[in-house]
Amino acid sequence: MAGEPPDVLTGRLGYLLKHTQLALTAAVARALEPFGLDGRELAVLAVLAAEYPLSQLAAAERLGVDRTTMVALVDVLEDKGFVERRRSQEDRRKNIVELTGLGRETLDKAERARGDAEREFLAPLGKAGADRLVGDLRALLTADRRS
Amino acid sequence: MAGEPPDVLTGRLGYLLKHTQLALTAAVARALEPFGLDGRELAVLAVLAAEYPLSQLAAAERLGVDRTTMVALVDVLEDKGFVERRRSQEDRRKNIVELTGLGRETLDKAERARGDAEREFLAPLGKAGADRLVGDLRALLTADRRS
DNA sequence: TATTGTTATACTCTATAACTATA
DNA sequence: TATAGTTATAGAGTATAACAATA
Repeated sequence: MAGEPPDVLTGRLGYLLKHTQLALTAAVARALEPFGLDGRELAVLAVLAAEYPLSQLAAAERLGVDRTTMVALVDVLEDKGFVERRRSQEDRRKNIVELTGLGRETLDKAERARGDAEREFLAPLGKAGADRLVGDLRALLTADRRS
Repeated sequence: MAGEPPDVLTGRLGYLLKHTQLALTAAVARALEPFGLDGRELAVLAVLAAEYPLSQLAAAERLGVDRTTMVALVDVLEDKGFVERRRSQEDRRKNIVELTGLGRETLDKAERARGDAEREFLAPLGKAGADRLVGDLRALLTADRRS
């Protein structure tokens, strides 16, 4: 950003959300750089670790991305050695995507780094303010899904 | 989104910010549809109206976008009849971008519609909660710019 | 030489359509 | 016929490099 944004922009919720997200994405990317992945890829690993076994399509649904997007995402994570595809025995159309040992280790370390980065990002609000913000955002998303 | 996102995602600040922003962008786009522009284009009109005269480059700096991005943005707004380019007399390298009568009218009406849409989006938090969220986001952006 | 606007180009993220293999 | 994965392709949105006009 070149200089301070004018009030006519910082009074817009859309502007605030967009630029807050951009700033956080950059901060998290910096924190995750040593682990060789970004926040989006880490979220994929977290989803795969939380529920097992997941097919590519099931993982894509959890993440809210298209299955064609998931192909590229798994390609990258497989190239990096964090996951492996294997054909499901029960239904040979499905790829089960599972974490490798490296994937599991990286997930643990990177999740700690992400948590630290998020806490630092939210530090200006204080601990209570940070929890409040997260709660508010959750409430908005939940409300939106019902509408 | 296909179904509820799992807790492993809704506990991530990045996920919350991204999807809150997506939901708001969609809500604002719906509200602005009758006026023939989207939230980003409306923000350009608002910046141009707030400070006069602005060259393309100056407007781009206020908005935090590249000058090449600004070219396309002004092209679209000019095609829609909301703004006009004219050469600056003082410095003939510069395009002064000014609102047309239609641009000014549309800005007023669309800004009211945007405000209504944002208030409705934030309604689950109550008036006090909504103000608090906006204040928190402003605080985060200000803090981030200083780091 | 530097700045402003422009064009050409490319890169990221995402989705749609069509293909393959399996069911 | 329908589903899972894949590929090709295209559309936003954005940025970098190079050029013309002007300073």
